[in-house]
Amino acid sequence: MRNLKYAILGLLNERSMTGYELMKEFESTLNEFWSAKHSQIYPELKKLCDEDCLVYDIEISGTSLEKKVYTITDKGREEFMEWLESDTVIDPSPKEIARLKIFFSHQLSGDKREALLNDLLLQHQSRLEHLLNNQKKFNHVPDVTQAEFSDYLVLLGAIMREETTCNWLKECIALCK
Amino acid sequence: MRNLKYAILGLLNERSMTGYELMKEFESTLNEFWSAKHSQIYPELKKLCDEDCLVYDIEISGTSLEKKVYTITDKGREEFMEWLESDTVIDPSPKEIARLKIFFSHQLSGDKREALLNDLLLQHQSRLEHLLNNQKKFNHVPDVTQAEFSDYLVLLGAIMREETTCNWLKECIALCK
DNA sequence: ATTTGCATGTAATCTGTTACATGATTCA
DNA sequence: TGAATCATGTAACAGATTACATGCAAAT
Repeated sequence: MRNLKYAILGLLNERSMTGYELMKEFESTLNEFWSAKHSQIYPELKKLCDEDCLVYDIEISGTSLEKKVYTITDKGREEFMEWLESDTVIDPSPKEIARLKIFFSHQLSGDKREALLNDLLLQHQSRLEHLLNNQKKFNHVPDVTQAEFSDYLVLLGAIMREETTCNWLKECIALCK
Repeated sequence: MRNLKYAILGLLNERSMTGYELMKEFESTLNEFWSAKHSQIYPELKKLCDEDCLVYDIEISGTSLEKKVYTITDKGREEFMEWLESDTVIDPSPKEIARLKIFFSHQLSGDKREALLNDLLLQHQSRLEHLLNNQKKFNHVPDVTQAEFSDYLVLLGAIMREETTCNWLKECIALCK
């Protein structure tokens, strides 16, 4: 499926970046729906250059530190747009260890089941708070044509997802009583 | 992490089954939070036998078709309970191609962006209907001590998740107008 | 001076999917 | 008798993580 390829092309279609900067994007902005470690990014960048989807310039930081700044090519842009416009089949439900444990939770004592649910709830509440903090950075809904508008949409989706997970866990705790 | 190991042990801790039956469980009941193909299940069963977590009896169907019915051992049960009772760190947000596309959707024309969102909404609505159908099989909330109660909890979680995804996509469509 | 962050890469391993491969049973 | 389902396995490949490995730059 080469999804990492398209994630990288999409990011570089907005601005040229180094592998390190791409990594930071995956750690921050894209974190709620995609991720990639540097050990996966660097080989993929190499491959994309071989495929003529990217080119790079070397910049020097300080006296000798080399940075490779990657830029998307016409071919890369074409392939990216083709992917973006192609039909999308929604992903199968993701694997979640937490739900797997809840599925087996009748094999736990009542106390331990409750402890599991409470612990999961705390973790999701903390994640939700973090997302709500990010949302504060948007003072208003960005204009529909801006890249920030898309950022806003996916952040909203992440917030709604976490809220629902919290509500579900609360409902589970209530039903167990 | 060996999560497939524990998913299999958990299922076999409820009743002895063949690899084929386990596969069917992953396709049906567990489908909303875990999955595994037969090509992954059979080697894992072999490994779990080597580790003395499982044993199997051969049953004959008809005149010659051999079925291996796997049963959990004390060691398997111990390791499963240890896993079930251990601390659970919630999974990082799952990768979703659909959200990745929405993140880049400002690079599409207004029409194509709307088409993307509408298409995704239809697919999630269809998945939601399917889940609501499954819920109908529960005439009432099962007793808290029964295995069916845990089934009910995870089904409820899946329903709430799909409902929220649908609501989010509707909100995205509304904001684009 | 030392630590943290910037910056790039490879190797080994694990997890999971698709394809290859075979054969029996059941139902229409 | 043919198709769908039951039943079990392996091989090749793709995707992703952890660990290995190196070195510069900036801040304390």
